[in-house]
Amino acid sequence: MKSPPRSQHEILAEAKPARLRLYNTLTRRKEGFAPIDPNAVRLYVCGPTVYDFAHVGNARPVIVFDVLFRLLRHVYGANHVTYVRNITDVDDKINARAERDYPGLPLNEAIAKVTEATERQFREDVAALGALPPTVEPRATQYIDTMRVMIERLIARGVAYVAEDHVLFSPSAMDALPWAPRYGTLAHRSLDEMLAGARVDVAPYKRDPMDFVLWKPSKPNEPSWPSPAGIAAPGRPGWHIECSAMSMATLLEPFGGGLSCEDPSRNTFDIHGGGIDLVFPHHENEIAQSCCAFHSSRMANIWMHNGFLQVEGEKMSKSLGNFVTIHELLRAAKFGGRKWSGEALRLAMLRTHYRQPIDWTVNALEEAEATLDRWYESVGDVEPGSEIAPGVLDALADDLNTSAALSELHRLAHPAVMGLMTAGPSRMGQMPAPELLKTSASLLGLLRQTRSERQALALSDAQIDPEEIDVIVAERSAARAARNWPESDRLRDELAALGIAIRDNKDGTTSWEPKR
RNA sequence: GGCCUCGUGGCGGAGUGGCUACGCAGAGGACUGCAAAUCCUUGCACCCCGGUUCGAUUCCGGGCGAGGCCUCCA
Repeated sequence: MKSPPRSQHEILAEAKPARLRLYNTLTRRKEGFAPIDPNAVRLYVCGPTVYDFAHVGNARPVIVFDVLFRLLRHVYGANHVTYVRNITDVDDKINARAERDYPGLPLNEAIAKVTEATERQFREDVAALGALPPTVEPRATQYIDTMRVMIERLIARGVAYVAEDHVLFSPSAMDALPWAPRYGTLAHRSLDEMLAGARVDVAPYKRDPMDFVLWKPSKPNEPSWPSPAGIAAPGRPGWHIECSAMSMATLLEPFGGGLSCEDPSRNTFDIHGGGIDLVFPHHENEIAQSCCAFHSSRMANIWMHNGFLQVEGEKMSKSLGNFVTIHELLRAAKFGGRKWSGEALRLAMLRTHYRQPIDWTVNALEEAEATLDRWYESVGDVEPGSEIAPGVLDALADDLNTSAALSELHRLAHPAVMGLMTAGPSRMGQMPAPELLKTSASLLGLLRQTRSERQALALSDAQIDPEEIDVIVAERSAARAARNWPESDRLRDELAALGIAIRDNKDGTTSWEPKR
């Protein structure tokens, strides 16, 4: 009955070679994606700074790049993709948080409490969103030595300097390094333009307003590490250097590049991602640091940025009181009077193309849960197979067009298609429709449970006792058999009040399930 | 002030130089004791003004409007 298993490469080749096209912020165009080494595709995404609960805005890159990770694994093989998402655990916001929450504790202990708790919560949240764990999750504090060596090299190369125990990177000095890209390449701005637009007070120790901090001194109680050569006082790294160091250590060194390698061709990885707000200055500065330190003209070939998120039409901020954390969404009935599944949040996010701005609304979650109900009903408890519907693959291969991919899933889930295809293979695919839907959806990280699991979860969330429901349903069936309509309707209302929807046909009640 | 993105039907949201997105909601029908669920059918669009074109929602220019970045931020 089942077609023999085929390799992902075979499937892809048959389904017209869906060459992966990705929008590159560097060139502002969609480009065909060609990995440097198809056996080692390398992706880096800026992860959280662990000082507070992750909010729905943080969920967007997690979900978007998880879909990319799944797609890359599908195309190049699960063992041929390295996805790095860092955890920034040294940052002034963390220090402030630690002082506020644990006033009695020594700062270092307080910081450890904050970062450990936040990181644990983050892992729980992203797991609930159905995100695969990244291949590597480096923590910044594990790479301080690397950062220091990098900084010393940047000083030696003349693009960084020491001033008042700080080390500053000097973008204008990059011109002296023939291989280095022009500063502003990613943001598409010239230094002059940036200067003209700058409206910040410039720290007195900066030679130039555009210079940014690589290293700064720590007060006695603040976290500190030995400083780069030339600075006696201990200090801590600036923000931008962390990602340069971690991406180098995880995506260049293990593949033959890195600090000790002067071969420029080995010091580029494939894709770097993050939120669009990171384009400048964070990613621009990463490029400057990495290219100058590792003798490369390109830190990453493709730069991908997800659009921003608003909440019910407004910018999310604590002052507006519309701050939505993933944690609350999944566990508290704070939004729309109920708990939501991480899967619904994922689906609601994927309705919109990742580069578009997105408006997060409760209504979108309601629609997403309803859609998931219908899809789960279609797939039942089937196991996923190996075949992805060509339309879904094509859509995702075109710069992660998740909207179009979801449209294909709707098509697959259509009863007519379901009916046709359960009879056997059809032109829409080799596998029966439920399996095809399930497997295709899994590329988007959707429909990972079985229908039974989803229902059991809904019952336990709503604290419903199935046996109690069965009794009422039986009573109602008896009333209907006796043509006692008032009693029958009363019992139906009673069930509705318990959060149960029933399904009838002319022969009686066929099923019941928790209302969503 | 500088840089950038966006403007599609009641709502959400893809896409395209000439033909259906898709989903939700709405309307009509089937089914039902009545409903719900489900199925069938169906109405509704491309911000404004110019230009290019046989033809533009799609390309170009201008306008208006919304949003983002330049400062911590996904």
